[in-house]
Formats: sequence, structure tokens, C-alpha cells
Amino acid sequence: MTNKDTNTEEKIKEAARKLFLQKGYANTKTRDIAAEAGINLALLNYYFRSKEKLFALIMKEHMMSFLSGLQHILNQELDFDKQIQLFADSYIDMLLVNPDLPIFILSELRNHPDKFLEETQLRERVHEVRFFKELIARTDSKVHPLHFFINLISITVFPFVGRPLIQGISGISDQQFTQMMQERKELIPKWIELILSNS
Amino acid sequence: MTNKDTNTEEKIKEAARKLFLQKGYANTKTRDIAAEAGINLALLNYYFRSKEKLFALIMKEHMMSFLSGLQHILNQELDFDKQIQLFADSYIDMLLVNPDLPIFILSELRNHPDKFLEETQLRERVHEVRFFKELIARTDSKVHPLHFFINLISITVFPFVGRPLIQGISGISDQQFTQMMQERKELIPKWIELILSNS
DNA sequence: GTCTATAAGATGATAGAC
DNA sequence: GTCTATCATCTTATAGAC
Repeated sequence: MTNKDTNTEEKIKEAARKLFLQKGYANTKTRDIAAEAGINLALLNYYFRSKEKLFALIMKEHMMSFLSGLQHILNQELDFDKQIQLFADSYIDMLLVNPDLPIFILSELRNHPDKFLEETQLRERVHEVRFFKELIARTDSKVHPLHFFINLISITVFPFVGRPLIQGISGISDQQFTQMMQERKELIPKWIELILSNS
Repeated sequence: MTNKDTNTEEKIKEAARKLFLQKGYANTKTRDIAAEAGINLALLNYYFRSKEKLFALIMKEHMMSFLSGLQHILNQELDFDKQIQLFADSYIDMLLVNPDLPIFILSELRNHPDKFLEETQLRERVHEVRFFKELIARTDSKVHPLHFFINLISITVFPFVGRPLIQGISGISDQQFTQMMQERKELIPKWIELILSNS
């Protein structure tokens, strides 16, 4: 672990993370990864057998970090209100650091519909946790509780997925965009509470 | 126009629409398009010069239809409330027919950051219309009106982009998903009104 | 306009020397 | 473990016959 950064295997992974995230699987060439890592093309296959195996590794890693954040937050022993605040706050912070993560995951998920969902044990990891039980208790029976979870994820994550369109339409700068996302950390909990308490 | 469907040029375009939408630019091969169209590979280049030129055509077409719907709805001479209802209703109907459209546009937009935004004249087409003026009038000065537009787009469009995750986490069937999207046509206007009237 | 054949280059992967 | 050289295949695009 001392020379983790100069370790060849780790250098390749680091380069792969960066390029796959930026351009997706199909647009990233093994030669690009080798160049970015500053190593020879043959080493990629020596360490990871194939482009596909390397990708599966990176993809799983990204999905895990995306979901374990979700899982961790939603299982916190906090008041429901605090939990939503924590969710918006920490998830937006994470997205400001990794703005390309959602579009990467969602567009690759489209190309491999089942593969990654299965091996991530998505449902087992996020389901039946405190948050959902509380959510169900908070909603009347006329509206499916999932609607509110969808809303929470939507207004938190979509701005990052739709960023080019949002900036294209409104003309706001990168700095203004970041500023607005910061504002949403406080606004989202208010909006969600409002919607929940009037349903 | 009589034989529009048997017209070779149109057959190629139709095949390209289907495949590009489904798999994106990089994952679609010119051979796939030719096969899907039932014609020879050389004809693709005869009619459209290159894969890239054909793609640019299709992409622009999709963006236009995505945006002209938006533009048309938002410029309607209706009460603000009715306008939001019309937006949710007609946009969700469109998305139920073209569920892959948002992820296609957004992931290709990532790969060609500026190209398509410029030639679509995005801002000119959507900006300064009735809807936004009304939106600004409805909000107090403490919160940027764009937040509410982002919210409207988010809760309408994101479920389709995040569909694999949503179904993966919740385990709902395709039919249940469609059912919930139908429900959202009435729910979204209520939620948006609620948020707007309490800001 | 439409086809077959093929050029020209890109790309993933491996053999073999060091 | 790391490199160079190379293979085998895929992919876009074009030349040229019909």
C-alpha cells in the first residue's frame, strides 16, 4: 500500500477510471488507457486479461460507491427530516466532485441491461431499510411511496445528468451552476417535506 | 411522399434512428444500419457521405422534436396551472412512446459537448417565452426561478433516464412502471404548484 | 441507384525477447 | 514485469461494374 500510486496495476486502473467515466466504454480505446497510464498496451492485458474485464471491474466499483453512499445514508439512525437533509447534502457534495458519475452509470446500464444490476445486489442493499419504512408511514395509501423516493432522486441527481441542456437553455455559467447546486442542498429537503406533508 | 416508406434514403434514416437511439453512436455500426434497412453498406455512404453526417442528421432531428415539444407547450396561451398540466401530460405521453430519447440525447451531448447545442439554437427557441415570465412572476426573489424549472424537468424526465435503477431497486414490473408514469401526469402539476406557492 | 470487392486504418489481443 | 512487433479482426469508406 506504500507505493499504491506508482504500482502499475493501480496506475492502469486509475487511467481506466478516468477515461471510462469521461467517455464511456465504447469510446475509450485500450491504447488511450495505456497512454494515460504511461505504460505499454500489452500490460493492460497482462494485468486484466481484456478491456471488458477491466471495464467490469471499474463499473462495479463506481456502482458500489454510488449505492453504498445511498445505502449508508438511508440507514442512518436519524430523524426522517435529518435523513433527507443528510441525503441532499452529502449526495450533492459527492456529485459536485463526480459530476459525470450518474450519466456514466445510467448510459452504461442501458448497454448492459442486467449484467451489473445483478452482481451489485442492488435491491438487497437498498431495500427494506429504515428510510423506506419511514417513507411508507408518512404517506397515505392513495399515492405509492415510491413516487416520493423517485422525486427525491430526480431533483437531486437529474441536474447533473441534464447539465448541458440546463446550461444551454438558461445560459448560466459553470460557477452559477455550482452555486445553484449548493443552494439545492437546503432547498431540496424543504421541497420534499412540503410534498410529503401535503400528500 | 407516396412511397416514403419504400424510399431507400428514408429506409436508411429509419434504421439509423432506431439503432442510434437504442445503442448510441459508438455502439452502432454502419453494417448494422445497412442490415436493418435491408440495403447495401455502400448506399449509406452514397446517400449520407459518412456515418458521422448521418448521425448529425438524426441527432439534430431528435433534439428538435424533444425541444419543439417543450417550446410549443411552454408558449401556449394558457393559464400557468393549465400549462404545467399540459406539459406533464403531453411530455409523459411522449416519453412513454420514446422512453430512450432522454438518455440518448444526454449521453451523446456528453460526447459532443457543444456541437449540437449550437446548431439547435437551444436558448433562442426556449428562452424568453410566456412560461418563464410567468414563473418569474410567481417566485419571490430569494430563490432563482430556474430551480423550479429544473424541478419540473427533473421529476418528469428523470424517471425515464433512471428507469433501470428505479426498477432494480424497487423491483416493480414494466407494467407497474408505466402505471406510475401515468399517475405522475396528475401528480406532477400538484407537486409543482405546491412548491411554487410555498416559495 | 444499387451492388460486389476491396482498400485503408483502427482496435483488441498475443507471442516472444529482455 | 515490461517491452516491441505483429496478428486477426472489425469498421468505415470508396472504386468500379452493372
